Amino acid sequence: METSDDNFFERVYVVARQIPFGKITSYGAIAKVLGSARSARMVGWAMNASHNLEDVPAHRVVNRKGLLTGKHHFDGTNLMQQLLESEGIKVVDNQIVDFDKHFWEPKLPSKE
DNA sequence: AAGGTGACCGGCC
DNA sequence: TGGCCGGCCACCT
Repeated sequence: METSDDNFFERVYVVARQIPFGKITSYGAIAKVLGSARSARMVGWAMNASHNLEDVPAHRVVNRKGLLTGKHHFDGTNLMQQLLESEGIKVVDNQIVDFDKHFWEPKLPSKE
C-alpha cells in the first residue's frame, strides 16, 4: 500500500536487506540502529508489512532469543525454518541454534 | 480524535 | 531462558 512514504518502515526494510546470506539479526538490534531501540515492536510491525516485499528477508529476523516468533506469519508453518536451514542455519523447535554465532549486527547503508 | 494492537525488549522474581 | 509487567512508537479502525 503506497499510503505514504512510510519512512520508518522503509528504514527497517533497508536494514533487513543488508542482512548477508546465512546471517540473522534481532528486532531490537534493528530498532537500535534505527535510533529507537525501545520501539522494537514497531520493527516487527514493519516486517508484517514487508510480507509484500520480496527484498526483505524477514526470515532472517528473529527475536533476541533466536526464536522464530514470526514464523506464524509466513505462508506455511515451517517455511521460515526451511529458509534458514537453506542458508546453513540450524533451527530446532522454532529456535535458532548458535544464534549468537549466526547473529549479524544490522547497520544502515553506507550512503543513500 | 481516541483507543487498541503488535513478528519485542529489558528488568525483576 | 522460565514467566510477568511496563514501556515505547507507529499503524489501524
